[in-house]
Amino acid sequence: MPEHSSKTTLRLREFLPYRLSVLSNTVSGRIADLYDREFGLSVWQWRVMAVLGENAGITATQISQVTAMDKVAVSRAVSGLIDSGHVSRKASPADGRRSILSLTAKGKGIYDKIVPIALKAERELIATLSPAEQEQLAHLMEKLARTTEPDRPLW
Amino acid sequence: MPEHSSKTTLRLREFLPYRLSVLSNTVSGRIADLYDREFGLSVWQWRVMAVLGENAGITATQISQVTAMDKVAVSRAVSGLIDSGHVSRKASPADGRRSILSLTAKGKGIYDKIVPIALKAERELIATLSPAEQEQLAHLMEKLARTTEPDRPLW
DNA sequence: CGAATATAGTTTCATTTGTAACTAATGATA
DNA sequence: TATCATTAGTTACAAATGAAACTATATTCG
Repeated sequence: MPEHSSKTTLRLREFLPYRLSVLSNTVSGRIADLYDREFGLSVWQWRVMAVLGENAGITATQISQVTAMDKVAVSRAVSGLIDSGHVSRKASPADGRRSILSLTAKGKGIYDKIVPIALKAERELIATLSPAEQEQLAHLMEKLARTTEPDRPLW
Repeated sequence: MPEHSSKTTLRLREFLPYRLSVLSNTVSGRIADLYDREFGLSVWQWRVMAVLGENAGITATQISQVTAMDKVAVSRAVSGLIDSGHVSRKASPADGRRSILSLTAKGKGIYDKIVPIALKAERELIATLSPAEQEQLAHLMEKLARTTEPDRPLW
């Protein structure tokens, strides 16, 4: 039985922030390769598309809130996506500062292709976990996420 | 009871790679602040110091393997740490290409100060998890890490 | 209404990061 | 031993990122 005592030495390999960072980087790296190689999309561009795929007609600021990207990153991703014809922008009739963003037909086509690929990658990542462990993982991630950003808008 | 069926739609907020990335970034961001504000260290410099604190007298390549940093990042971090007097370098007698790296007295002093701070931050991060959940987390992280990098040296 | 303030989004500039090329030393082999 | 190939680490250049300043529109409040 492990004693319930606090650690006093630090082993990098067991240090949660480090492990999270390494894991996240390898996972994101793989997925980024996937999007990039087949579709020429950056991770951020893909995130924007993912949000627009779920929610057509939202604004850059809303995307920023949902994706935890800062507004500069959203702006850059969107402008790239407009250049490549995946996203269209029209002015908001209600507020001239805002743009209403949507996937174009082309963008929707790619979205529909990527979604199953992304889901498959996710399934492969967690394939070695038992169903119970998969639920644990989801639960723990949610708890940790709540701990780290209690003020995040959930819309 | 949840059906055991594969998802066919993608919700970004439930997509593991995305969640991992956001969580890792917020956690790392906070810790980076900590190191930076009080000690002027970047995350990578701190990682190098952490490894040297555990293992004096190793080489840059070994650090690179242990920390999952690429060699350029290690090189940059080390050169910064040498400039700031936290790390010392001497040529390897066995192999002229290698450098033997160690913490200086100053570096060791800072290391000893940071370790408890880092451990405290880690404890706070997982404070909302029950002991059982904390063990689950460690277990799951390890399993996922093994899945993503089966060829990683563990020394 | 009109000045002051706030918000949406973009642009600019400095810093960081990644990739590739490079130098220096070692190891392998003909 | 002379050549070729590897390895350790650094440097140089290009691309990505973040912070701050900026433009344009909306909102607030006297």
